[in-house]
Amino acid sequence: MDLKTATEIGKCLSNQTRFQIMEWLKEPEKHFPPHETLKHFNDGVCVTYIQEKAGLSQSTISTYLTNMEKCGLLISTRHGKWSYLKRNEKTIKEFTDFLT
Amino acid sequence: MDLKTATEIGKCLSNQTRFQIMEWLKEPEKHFPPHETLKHFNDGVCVTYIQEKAGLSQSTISTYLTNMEKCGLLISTRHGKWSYLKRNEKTIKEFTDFLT
DNA sequence: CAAACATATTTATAAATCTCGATATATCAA
DNA sequence: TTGATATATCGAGATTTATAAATATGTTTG
Repeated sequence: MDLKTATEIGKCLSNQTRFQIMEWLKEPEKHFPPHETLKHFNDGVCVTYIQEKAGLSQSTISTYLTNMEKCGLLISTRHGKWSYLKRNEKTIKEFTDFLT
Repeated sequence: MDLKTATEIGKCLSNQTRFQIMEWLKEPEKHFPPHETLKHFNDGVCVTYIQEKAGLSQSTISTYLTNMEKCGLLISTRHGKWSYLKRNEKTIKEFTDFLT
């Protein structure tokens, strides 16, 4: 992990809503309803569910999630019209290793 | 570790200079000269040395370090007119545990 | 194809942060 | 006590971020 990536991750973690999303996604089944089409959480949770739980606008959450993916905190997978987000444990570990 | 503290730490880690300071303080003897009075690094490094290495103004670095101490990333110890800063490994671990 | 739905991007304004110089405070040394 | 040194705090202008409404893009379904 290089310094620039690490600080980009720091930016994502500098806001309670974004940090909370990282926490929610540790246990998606505990914090989100099952999706209408995909009956599992293998690829995480769709944008709308995260947006509703966070209580911020669609555009704000979309921007958050895009940035969180760009710096490697999240992995995004498309299934039809839905984007699913899950934690990227590999990058998270690289980040904590770098800090430690 | 609560969410608020975690995001305060995130803010400190959202800037390359501040993150770099955390890295430098992993191995003070490798990145800083020995101090004129204290011949060891048990309490870390004085503000001036950090400021000179970072290349930002004294007031900026002082503010950085104060905030980094407030959120628990650093421990500050006074010896006479000098303040020494070192990493607070306990809080760092609580933070990485919280994220993981 | 057209309508409906999910997500992404653009644009704009308010709020927060960055960074510094100036100044204040604290401590040591003569 | 005075002057020098180290650090902290204040005030301000420049830059960045937060957040949303509007709009665009992509996908499914009738």
